[in-house]
Amino acid sequence: MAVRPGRLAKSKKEFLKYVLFMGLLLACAIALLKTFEYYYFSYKIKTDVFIGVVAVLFLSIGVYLGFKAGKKNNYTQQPAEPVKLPMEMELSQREIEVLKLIAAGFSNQEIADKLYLSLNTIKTHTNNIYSKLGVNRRTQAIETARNLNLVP
Amino acid sequence: MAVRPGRLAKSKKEFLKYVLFMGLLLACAIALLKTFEYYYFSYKIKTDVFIGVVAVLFLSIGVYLGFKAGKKNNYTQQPAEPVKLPMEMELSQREIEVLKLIAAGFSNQEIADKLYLSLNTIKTHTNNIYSKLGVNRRTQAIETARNLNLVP
DNA sequence: GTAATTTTCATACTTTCGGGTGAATGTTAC
DNA sequence: GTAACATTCACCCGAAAGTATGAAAATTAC
Repeated sequence: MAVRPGRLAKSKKEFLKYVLFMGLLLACAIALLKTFEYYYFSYKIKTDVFIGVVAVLFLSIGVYLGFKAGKKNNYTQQPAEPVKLPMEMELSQREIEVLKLIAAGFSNQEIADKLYLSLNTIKTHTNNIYSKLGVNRRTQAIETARNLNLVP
Repeated sequence: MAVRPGRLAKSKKEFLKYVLFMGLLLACAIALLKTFEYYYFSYKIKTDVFIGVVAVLFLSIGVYLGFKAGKKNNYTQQPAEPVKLPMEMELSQREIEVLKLIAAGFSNQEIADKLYLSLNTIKTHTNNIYSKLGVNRRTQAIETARNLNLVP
């Protein structure tokens, strides 16, 4: 039942479960309400009491829902897909070297200095890395490389 | 200055204030209720409508309170690990949220879209994160955050 | 030696980031 | 009420990163 803020649910199955649960809860609430309404008209319960019960009931529901929504964690980030080497594109020696330095947080210029190469060369390597990994940003490359165990 | 878990058990004085506030809120709600009740009897509003208004009103109050309460304890709930914190600079709720999205490989614009915020706001957050972590690039922030177990 | 690949470097251009400053609002602590 | 902080948003500017295309050495494989 871990509902995420980004989307409403992780999967269709979970979403269905969520909707079903909410529907059931609503149904219960309405049933309770109607029951009370019945007693209200049948036994002349005091209006104050009736309204109070309704108020408390919905206040409780609201607190419950709101609490859950607020607590709902900020684990919003990743698609969290169990990736498995989707491409046969293997990285070359140099590319792996550069990739590790990228993951270590170095800039292209720093990598160039470290490897005694031109900045343009590093840019070429990084772009080739991105192409092979199917990404277009270095942060994505880090994530993908981690999932593929290319970097620690 | 992360989330102060103490709202419910900080000090007696504060607790009293809290109770007082809640009492006042309840009083307001009841006053509103009574007003409605008056109109109810005076103008013969349909019972269903009346009950509906009451329900929605208290549901809203409940959701608001519950959401606030739920968000509060977000911080304390998970790790319970007294890991090293190298600097007293703690990241705020929002900053941690942004940091996780950064580590997941999203661009600032994508993060802004995801959180329904302005790009400028995200930039402010990211710069604050870098300052607090003592870095000056997002890739470095990812590395540092991972070492501090701020992100998986 | 030729072909394929890797590695290297270049230019040009666009987009994104990072850094600085300022500011309005809302919440919380005291 | 005041102080401190969190959150939001804006503008500017320069640096870094990303995109595209081309091409010259070096390496390896046949």
